[in-house]
Amino acid sequence: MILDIKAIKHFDINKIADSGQAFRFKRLGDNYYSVIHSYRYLEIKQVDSRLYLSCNNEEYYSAWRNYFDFGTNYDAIQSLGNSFNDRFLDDSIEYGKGIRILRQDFFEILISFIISQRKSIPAIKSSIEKICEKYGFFKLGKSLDGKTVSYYTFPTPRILSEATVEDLKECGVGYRAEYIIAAAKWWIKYASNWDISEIPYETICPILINDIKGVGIKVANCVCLFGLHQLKAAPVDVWIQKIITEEYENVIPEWMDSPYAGVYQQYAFYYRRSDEYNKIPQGENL
DNA sequence: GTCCAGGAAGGAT
DNA sequence: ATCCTTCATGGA
Repeated sequence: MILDIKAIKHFDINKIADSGQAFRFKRLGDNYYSVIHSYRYLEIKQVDSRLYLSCNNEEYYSAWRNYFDFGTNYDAIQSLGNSFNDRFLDDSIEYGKGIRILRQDFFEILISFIISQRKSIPAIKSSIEKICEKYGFFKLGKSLDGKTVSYYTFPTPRILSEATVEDLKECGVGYRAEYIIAAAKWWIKYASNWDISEIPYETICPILINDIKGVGIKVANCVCLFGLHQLKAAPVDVWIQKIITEEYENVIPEWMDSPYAGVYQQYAFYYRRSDEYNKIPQGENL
């Protein structure tokens, strides 16, 4: 199907795929990606304000519309951000415009960010892909031009909970293997009985940190932001820490403790890592 | 080869 | 409570 998102404005598939919040986007061409969410496969190509999607209408309205968070008004979130009169935040918002906080699967995010510690984004993607190939379900989907493509779903908690440390280590997760298995068991024992999306941030964040080995304050906030869409959750990683020290003289800025702190952090994270921010002075790098 | 990555655990102070 | 060391692996 073809979707006109002129009214939404805030959507840039390149920025979303490169924003470090989702690890199963695969670049297929210019403004053209595939992504796997739950048991579904989607190809998406953006040409200005038009989206070419490999799914049909029914699948869009039942799954992908929610996944891309099209129900949230990012105009309002950005305007509120601009009201802080903060130069760095304003620059981040402008540069990161088009990023959205995807509504991803809680369990997949939990495991993905347990893997993420002390790993580069390409290495995280590679480990997750190996886990999906080893433990996920093999499925067939459709490409944009109607061809059949194969993919693997992210494994269920049950299957991961029954994996062995030895087998899991073949996916390049190292010492995190036992964390992953324990987290899967935790999910089955506790989280599957809760309506986890109804639990407030202040309650769920400490539970994640205290109950799951391998989850500290940063990963817990990533899980809240990306896995539960708690937009106030503010993950402080090495890049955000650099921003705090370099831009704010080690004083936490006001916007990092606001209802949409997670969205602003995502803009700031994307901006701080960008070539635009890390400009190499012309003529001095030869 | 060598450096470091969207950190956290475990122990010492 | 706050510091210090160690952790397994791959991508650049």
